Amino acid sequence: MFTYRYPHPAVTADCVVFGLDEACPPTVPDPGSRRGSDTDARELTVLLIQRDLDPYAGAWALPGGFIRLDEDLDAAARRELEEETGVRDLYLEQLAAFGAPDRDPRERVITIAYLAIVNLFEHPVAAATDARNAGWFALDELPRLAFDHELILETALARLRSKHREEPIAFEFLPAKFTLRQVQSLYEAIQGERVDKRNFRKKLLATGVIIPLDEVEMDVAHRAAQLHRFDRERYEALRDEGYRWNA
Amino acid sequence: MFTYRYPHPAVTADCVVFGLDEACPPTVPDPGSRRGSDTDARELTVLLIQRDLDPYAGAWALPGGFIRLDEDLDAAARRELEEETGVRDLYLEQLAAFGAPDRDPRERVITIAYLAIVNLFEHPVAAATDARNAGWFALDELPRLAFDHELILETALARLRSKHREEPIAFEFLPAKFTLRQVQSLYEAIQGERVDKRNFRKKLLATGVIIPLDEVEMDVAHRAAQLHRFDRERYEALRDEGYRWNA
DNA sequence: GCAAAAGTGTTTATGATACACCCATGC
DNA sequence: GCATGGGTGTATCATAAACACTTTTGC
Repeated sequence: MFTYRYPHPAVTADCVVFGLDEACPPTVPDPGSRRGSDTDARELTVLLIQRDLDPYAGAWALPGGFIRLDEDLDAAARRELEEETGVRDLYLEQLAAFGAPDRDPRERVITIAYLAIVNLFEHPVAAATDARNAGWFALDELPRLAFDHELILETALARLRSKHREEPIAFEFLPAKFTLRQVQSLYEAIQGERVDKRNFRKKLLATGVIIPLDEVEMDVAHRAAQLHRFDRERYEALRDEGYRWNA
Repeated sequence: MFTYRYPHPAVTADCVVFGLDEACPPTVPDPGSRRGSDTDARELTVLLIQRDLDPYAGAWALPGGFIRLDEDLDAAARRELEEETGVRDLYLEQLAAFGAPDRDPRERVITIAYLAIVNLFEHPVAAATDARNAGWFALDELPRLAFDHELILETALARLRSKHREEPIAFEFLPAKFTLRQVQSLYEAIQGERVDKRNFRKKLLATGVIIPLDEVEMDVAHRAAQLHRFDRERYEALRDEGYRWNA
């Protein structure tokens, strides 16, 4: 038992983990798969877990849990995420604290929410997740969520969109070598609107941080696209000189 | 005494309150004041309190304190701010949670930090603050701060600048009726660089949300400037249609 | 040869920047 | 009348937007 002179709230770290579905237009062979790829509309997805225990037993919720007293907030977020879903090594940034007094029926619980992005191309094992009771949901097919997790998720989505306009966060979703088409589909998935291919490519290449490689994608049923990489060092150098990414 | 089955951290809400110095080029008479106003360089300032108690007794710190168990996070921030400084009725938004395990020597303390802006034109009484031990500091004349409050302050300043580029947050510092010169000085104070007067005014008026009034400022020792107001409703309507403020 | 997606340029419109002088007022 | 800040316009440049066809590859 732990005793204090003043009342203390419980504090959790919860994660809103975004991924992309249709995650396998592979840069490595993938024989036998029969993706029609007639449409390349990718979709943002979110990682949820199904709760075992009350409150909200059986309901879906954001992965997360109580922080330990000797642990940093983001370490707690990563630890809980891995324990509950098996997902690790991903982009993670703090989103906001949620602390309405009655948001948990058990006791006062303050949640530090994190926004995370998992690269399902390079961690395909994560796509399934280790956990029986975890799953990916498209944003327009979400189940009802426990606690105020719908509010947290909406906040995370708004932040993802806003952040995406100001920083090249899109590449967190993509493999190290990607096609411009993938970038464009991702932009369209995040912003929810289509863009002109020629203008998009022109602007992207004009930044100078997207480097064309002497390689093309493999095993596609049509002309193979050239691969590119994101030059993060160069981007950060430019940014520190005052350059502003704008998508 | 309060007892729990698992350890709980303490949680505080602390505020980084920004203001503007040289706060009295008045829209109402101010006889007897002898402001040279030879320069109109305004400066961002921050509201700090001097701690009575250990740890860090005597050091300056951000105003704030422990949240109550039945109180919303932002309500706690407002309450503590008013208790400690007398400042109320101000713009307030959540900044981030700070929770390094050893940031407070007493026990594990997680701080939900808030970014606040006080309008010293319309709440001039707040300029002094009710509290003996509170004071405004220019950003380049800060004392050493308690805990990790320097980190929090830096984070707040970065957020203020970034937010200022994306939303018309500047008007939180200004009175309902302001001159374009005031807006420009404020922009320069926040962004730390000078801008061209003609281009600035052109762009500001082109937004359609800055409305010229049939009034001029009073009691200035030179030609009086026209007053304007910010049409917040119109701004919000435009924004909801997809318009993006950009400073 | 056909289906599917890759790749490519020009024109136009819009917004950003650079730049200097006269005006109104208080003293 | 002079000092102080208020107020104004145009030309240039850079970026964004609109727009459609040819090429490559696998089947």
